[in-house]
Amino acid sequence: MTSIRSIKGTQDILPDQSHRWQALEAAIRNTMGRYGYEEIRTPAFERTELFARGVGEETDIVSKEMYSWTDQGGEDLTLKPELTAPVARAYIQHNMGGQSPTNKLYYIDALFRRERPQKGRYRQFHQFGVEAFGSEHPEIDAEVIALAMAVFNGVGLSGLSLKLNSIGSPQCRGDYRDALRDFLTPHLNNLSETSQNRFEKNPLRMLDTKAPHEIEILKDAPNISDCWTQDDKDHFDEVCSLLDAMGISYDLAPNLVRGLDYYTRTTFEITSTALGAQDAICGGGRYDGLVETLGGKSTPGIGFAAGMERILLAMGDDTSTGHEPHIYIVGLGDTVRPTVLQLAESLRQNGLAVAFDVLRRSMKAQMREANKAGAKYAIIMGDQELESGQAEVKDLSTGDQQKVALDDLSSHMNSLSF
RNA sequence: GUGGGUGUAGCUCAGCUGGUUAGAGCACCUGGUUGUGGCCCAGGAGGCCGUGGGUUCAAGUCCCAUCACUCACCCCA
Repeated sequence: MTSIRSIKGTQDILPDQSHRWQALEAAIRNTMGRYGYEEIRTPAFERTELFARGVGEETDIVSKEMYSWTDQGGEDLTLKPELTAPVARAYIQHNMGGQSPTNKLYYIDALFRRERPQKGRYRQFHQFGVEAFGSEHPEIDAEVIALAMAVFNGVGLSGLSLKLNSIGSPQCRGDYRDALRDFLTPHLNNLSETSQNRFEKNPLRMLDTKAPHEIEILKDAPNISDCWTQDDKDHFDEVCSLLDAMGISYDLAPNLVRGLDYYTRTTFEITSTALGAQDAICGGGRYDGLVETLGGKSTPGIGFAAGMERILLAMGDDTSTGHEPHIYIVGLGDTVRPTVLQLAESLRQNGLAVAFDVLRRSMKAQMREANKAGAKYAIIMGDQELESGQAEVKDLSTGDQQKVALDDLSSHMNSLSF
């Protein structure tokens, strides 16, 4: 009988790692609270159509990476591969815009994409992110970017770089698409098959190419900023100056076009030098057309998503072991067992972390365990202690040991410092 | 979907040009202390050498296939 393994690209988060996740999640929630963002949770799966419409049929996500199936009732469903579309769907469905002119939402969630796994890329992975609806003004762009940086700085990430661009309004994108096509038409025969494909369907994404000879060709390509409307330019300039005012440094990245269809104007990406080929820990931008595309009232919005696995990778290993018991109760013999349990329970109810042996092992083994677990104190309970009414309390860091009356034990332990 | 790398103990890895009982360190367990941890010492447990086939007197070692893991491409968090 062969044992069953986890699915490729998924991973178990064992206790030696889960405390790191908890710390990251706590830092995220803390920062979100200070910036005034509230959590939203959406279902693990949605109608496939939501992503087809919201993300775009021609995107890699929709065209080849979704886990989709038809359920027993004949509905086409998909495990969510990204969260902006589901959050926008919930925003529309619950008329959140009607109850408040702006909504600042965040999430921490698991996503699913069927790609070949590699360092920093998994088939089930986790993102935190925000979606801010209702304002088209640059100050929300700047706040969202500042928020992302605040989380990363808060968990001690360094070696980050923020890349910033604007892909303009839809009108600008149309103009630029034409300009880019005109420029590239003479070079068409020198382009790769995928680039030729994109030439037809989504010319902006050709800027993403990593093929050296294509990068060479694109060096002289028109810049999207050439097609900005005056409003686009004003908007982008103000985002930049607000970031300047907050002391957040960034690099202009004229070729940064996000892959998903819904983006407009501001786009940004944060990369870390601590990662491998998949070095983006955060990507986001403005999506002023998305809500309307999904059937809601025209509503501006901006958000980002950040990869938690990548953040944890970039943070590197820390050596803290998580939760260590304050006290380890060493029980000797059968008769003290009720006393050990009763004592542990009462100390725990007083807020202390208490552990005891459940394998009926020798005293030596129990002491070793107390040490290994990182307990600050050991309480030794045997027949002698039961009879005399005094337990031995040992400070495991100094080795000092003293007798404490059982009646006073609880208050005594509470008075110690941990 | 495509390419590279790697599969030997729970973990990190040795195992030379095929040669007889497959090793180390760490971790784990027991003892050295009739009821006292860390350090030290002694001992122990733990391997169909990823799987299947082939070559050979002989395969962890060579060949083929297959699977898994991993890194990278495409693309993204």
